[in-house]
Amino acid sequence: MSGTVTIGEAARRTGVSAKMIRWYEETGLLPPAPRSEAGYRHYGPADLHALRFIRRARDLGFGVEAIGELLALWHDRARPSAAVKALALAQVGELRQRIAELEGMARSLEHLARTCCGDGRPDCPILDDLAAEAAPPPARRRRRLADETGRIARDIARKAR
Amino acid sequence: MSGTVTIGEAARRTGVSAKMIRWYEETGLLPPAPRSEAGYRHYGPADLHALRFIRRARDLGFGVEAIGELLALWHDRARPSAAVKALALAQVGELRQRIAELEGMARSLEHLARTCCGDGRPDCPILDDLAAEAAPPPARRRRRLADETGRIARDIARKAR
DNA sequence: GTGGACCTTCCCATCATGGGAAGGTCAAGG
DNA sequence: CCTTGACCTTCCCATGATGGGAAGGTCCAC
Repeated sequence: MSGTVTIGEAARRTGVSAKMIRWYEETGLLPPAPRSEAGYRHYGPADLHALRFIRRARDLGFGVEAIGELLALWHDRARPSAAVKALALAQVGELRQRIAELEGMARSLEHLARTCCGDGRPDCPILDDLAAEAAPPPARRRRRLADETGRIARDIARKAR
Repeated sequence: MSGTVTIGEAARRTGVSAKMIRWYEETGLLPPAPRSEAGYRHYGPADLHALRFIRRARDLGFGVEAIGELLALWHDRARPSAAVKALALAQVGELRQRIAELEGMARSLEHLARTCCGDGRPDCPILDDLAAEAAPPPARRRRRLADETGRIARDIARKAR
């Protein structure tokens, strides 16, 4: 087992917690690690490399599903870069959408806060706004832009073969 | 029971789903609704008003805890508007922080995508970046800016009494 | 009196992450 | 050899806000 490390050491060296490493294995993002006789997982240099890859992707906001696709493309030496680019741009789109939502909230709140004098008196335009009778709203809808784009990325990879 | 509506009607009129109304009651954000003999919850105009208040706050990105504080301030006719403003500004701060995080991710990804030609060839700067050996990173830390600011808002409310 | 729309509670899933318990393993030092 | 402490294992539970669905009771209009 020379050249391999335990899960704790792998966590320290990659910035992915031991809990998450086990979880990635459990959910199939990573293949099961080889075990010592006592049942301890052991990780070699290639495994550490994959863990750092995952961590970097995670820091860029990719979800596990997308990370799985990225890993597959990484291991596929014949992948078309267009497939990777499609995933990246889909992720950018999702990020931009979430940013736009948050930006809208922040702007509304900033506007409200600007109109509130913020002293000891009870009059408060912020609460007045929250309590305003609004038109019966059509509820909110969301999600799953990524599913579609993941399919597109897979199509690109398939067509290129 | 005239003037009161069932949970489904309340959901329709306020844009808060029946599931969430029950959940708000269960977690103490709302007081238990009065029941009919058969156990059906019934909601009057004031309840609908509160539900719309919650929905509006939710749409501005407030968490349940903050919404609870806002509701308390709403019902406290002697509240200082400064307390409300503090909560609103804390929420703006949280939103701005999350926006900054997402913005950083989006910018990095956009840069990577720009350097990737995105054709049928396998060379891909995006994957190269993800796979790059990075300095052993100090892991991520987050959260709890709101706890602190919630305390500040409560301090303001207390001092004003 | 029946059908269908509605209500109730209870359980489960999400997504990525952490906390903690109970128990086994390993290495170093006495 | 034995203890100690650091480490590993699995298993369960929690998060926040939301939805899905099952099993069963209720209401109302026809």
